[in-house]
Amino acid sequence: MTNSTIDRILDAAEVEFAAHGFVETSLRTITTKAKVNLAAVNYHFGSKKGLIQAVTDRFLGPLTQHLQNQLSAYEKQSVQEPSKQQELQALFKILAHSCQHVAQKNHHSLAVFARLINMAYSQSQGHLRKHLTQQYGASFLYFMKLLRQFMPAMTNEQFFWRFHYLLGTLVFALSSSEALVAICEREYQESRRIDQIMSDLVLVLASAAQAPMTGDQPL
Amino acid sequence: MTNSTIDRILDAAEVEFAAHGFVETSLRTITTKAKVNLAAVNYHFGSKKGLIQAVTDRFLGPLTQHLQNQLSAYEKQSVQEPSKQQELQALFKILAHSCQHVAQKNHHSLAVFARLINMAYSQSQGHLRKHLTQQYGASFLYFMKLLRQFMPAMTNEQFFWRFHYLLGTLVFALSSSEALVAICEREYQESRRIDQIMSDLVLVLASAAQAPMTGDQPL
DNA sequence: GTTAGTTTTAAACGTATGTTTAAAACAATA
DNA sequence: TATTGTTTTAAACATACGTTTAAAACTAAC
Repeated sequence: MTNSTIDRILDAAEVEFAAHGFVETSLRTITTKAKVNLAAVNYHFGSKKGLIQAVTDRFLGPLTQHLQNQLSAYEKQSVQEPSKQQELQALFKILAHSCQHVAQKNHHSLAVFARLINMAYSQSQGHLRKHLTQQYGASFLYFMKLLRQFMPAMTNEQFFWRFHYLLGTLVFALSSSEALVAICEREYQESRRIDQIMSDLVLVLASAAQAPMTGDQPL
Repeated sequence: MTNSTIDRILDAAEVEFAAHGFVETSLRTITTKAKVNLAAVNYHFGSKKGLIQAVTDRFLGPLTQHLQNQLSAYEKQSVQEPSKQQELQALFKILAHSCQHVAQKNHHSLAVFARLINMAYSQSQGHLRKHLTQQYGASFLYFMKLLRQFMPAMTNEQFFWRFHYLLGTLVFALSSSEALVAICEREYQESRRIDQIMSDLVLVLASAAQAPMTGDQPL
């Protein structure tokens, strides 16, 4: 049966979570928009936490799988002397592609995903981050490993920080993309599509990754 | 009288907001940690929203003032043919310095500030963003104006997006700095101070700002 | 010392939330 | 059709929250 109770809940939750965040969204608004009884969430997902997890799993599962496939295909392919800039761009392009590919059917899921990562990190005592790294850490470690190759001059610690700066750029851009698109349209009477944002981001990330290193001396 | 009720509330709120976010932090935990009666928040700040605003104003006021001073001093100083990289680094260094200067006495306020910006943007229906831009927008527009000079090849729209990518890098790094520092210490047995993070960020931002532009063709 | 204004306190209020319950409706099977 | 298991429903539950209230404690001026 298409559009079952479970799917309707997931769809509605995705939209509301993306628009108002997890804590600010009540189960009652979700179940109302999904035209489903309030108790359905607890019946099918156990709890609100379970629903949040289900929403993100529905997105992260396919994403990591697609990412892993693309990365291994990239690794297998033979390239003759490409520039570091090209390599980095290719890697980030794969990441962006994977995000877009999975978000194709449901546009909100990308924002939800980004918001989740955002929350997982900016909340210092987050079990969320643990769950994410436990469940999907392998794919991102794979990505980090490939990325690491093109940033060999750094120590592990330096790379760790640099990587998270890049992650932050991506996450913030995606999780606030809705707001930014709205502002931009109002300000410049020009709309920008998500794939334009993505292709722009790829260049920014590649350049940021190649930024010089400080001698770690204080400012 | 030092450490008055108001100050104790602000201090406690700052710590709790930084650690657990605004919605997740209750007035009861704040007033308990501040060793103050529950009703004190509503008496002195009117409401929880008023408290949040007070916490951020205490930080943003001095920050924007310091930023504005430094920027106008920078603008007045004569420089002979500096590189674009140097100019950009100088600008971002001023921004980082201003943040640090204000956060010197209270280390949590920087995280609170970053988290606030983060929330203001990633929450698409945020009155928060409106309040921030109304109150402190001038200083940041000043910063944007100076930054714009060194990114002349872009259209206004392109600059808008590029600017917000950079903002995202900074905001994410700061708002998740506590979590990242903790992870890094556990992982690499090496601690990193906030000024190291800042000086590293300056280089990343300067490089990201100079990233090439796409022809706006889709991915 | 009395008074007027301010601050603090303990208690209660109203509301919104996530969750549970138990009966009802439904679906599938024999 | 009778029976079993699953899903849906309406109602209630328990709790946590921001806020309000009214009395008490405190402070300062006269």
